[in-house]
Amino acid sequence: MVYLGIMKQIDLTKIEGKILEYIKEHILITGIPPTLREIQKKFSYKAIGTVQDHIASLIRKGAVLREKGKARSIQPAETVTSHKRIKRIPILGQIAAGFPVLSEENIMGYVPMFSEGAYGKEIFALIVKGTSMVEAGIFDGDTAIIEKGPIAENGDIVAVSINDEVTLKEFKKDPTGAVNLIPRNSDMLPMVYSKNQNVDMKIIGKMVGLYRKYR
Amino acid sequence: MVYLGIMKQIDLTKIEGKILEYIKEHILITGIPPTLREIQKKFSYKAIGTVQDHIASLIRKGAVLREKGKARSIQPAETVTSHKRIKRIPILGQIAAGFPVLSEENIMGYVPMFSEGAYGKEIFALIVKGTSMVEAGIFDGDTAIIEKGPIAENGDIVAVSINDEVTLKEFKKDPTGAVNLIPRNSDMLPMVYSKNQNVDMKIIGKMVGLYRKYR
DNA sequence: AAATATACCATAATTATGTATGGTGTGCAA
DNA sequence: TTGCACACCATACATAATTATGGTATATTT
Repeated sequence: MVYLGIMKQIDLTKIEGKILEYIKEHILITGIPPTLREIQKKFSYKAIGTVQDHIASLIRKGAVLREKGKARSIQPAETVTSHKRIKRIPILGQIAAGFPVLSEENIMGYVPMFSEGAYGKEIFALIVKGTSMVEAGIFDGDTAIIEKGPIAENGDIVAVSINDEVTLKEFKKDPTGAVNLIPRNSDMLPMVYSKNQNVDMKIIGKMVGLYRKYR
Repeated sequence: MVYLGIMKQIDLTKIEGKILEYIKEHILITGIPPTLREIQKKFSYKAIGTVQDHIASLIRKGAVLREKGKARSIQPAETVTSHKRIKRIPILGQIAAGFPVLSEENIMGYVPMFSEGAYGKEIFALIVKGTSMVEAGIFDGDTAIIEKGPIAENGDIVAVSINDEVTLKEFKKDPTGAVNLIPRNSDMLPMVYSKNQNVDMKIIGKMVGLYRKYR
């Protein structure tokens, strides 16, 4: 049988589970963990000692971690150990639409993404326009997440700017050193740029993620 | 010309920029924002007033937000949720792989997503296995985000369980009332379920998002 | 019947953190 | 040369938050 009701962690009591949920929710919504008194208020406890007890128990059971004496240091164990944080990736424009300026002033929105160790790398997102990559499962309206940088390997999907137009293509360097930019659509032809050709072609970055929304 | 240097908040001074970087780094590593005194220590300031000044300036310039009186409430403006809340969607298993039990114990990870008003709806994610939806741009290894619920409209992509196997298909009800589950792969045949057929078929939910990671 | 876990209350002390006020010096533009 | 932005210092105080200690009551296990 298929169970889909989200099950509680086995070894926590009902109340401990609820407190853990609240801690997660608080971090999600406010960005910072709650204090003991905030938890106390949420559950209408008259004494703070009650919360102290529950937190102590959650720590004993390994469900949360805390640094002694530090304000707002209560955190769910999973989210701390995995070191995963959510980052908002700015959507800077539309790709393959001849967007001339991509800058902070043109931010159209944000995509949430885990920032896994990639701290410092510049990541942004672009809305895909057109059908040049349909056979790679990249559709019109999808959001492409791009890691900025001029380096690409064969097979990477890259965002390239050619004569002030930005497009998404598969990157391939052939034995002669020429760069092939391949659309993943049988109706379209690859573009080839040999080394000493005088075109303003530049790799903006490579695609590291895709996000699509239905309805 | 195409400018892609994600422009720094133009109006920050060098020191303010460094402090903002430290705040981000601290959040990334410890999970919580730093206190004024932690910033003071990091930059070896002899007076806390110095930090107060810089933070006040960062707030004035809109680079960080802070709640008055709250400990550790300094946060980079971009990562703070003003109206859109980021939710972590649990990945409960793999779809089209005959996964028998989907429960909290089987969580494989999380996908971050904006929960736009849909707070309270049960949303989860499944890793796509197989090629039955390639022509809809859903590939093997992609993460499908599913909103739980038994209702679907024609054209929706749904997660259905049939005899304890969960698969992803396009939903279509034909004039006779029979349910068509259509794989988006020309090599595969649609499944048709007429009203009074004795099969354990159940719609688990409909697909609301897709997430793909490259490399 | 005694020990243990759960779930709460009350109060005081301590330390962590934020707030307020008033300074110094330097460089740059009006 | 006056004013203003910038970068810093010193100190006192207020309040936010954690820590400590010692209770009550109930149900469950040994």
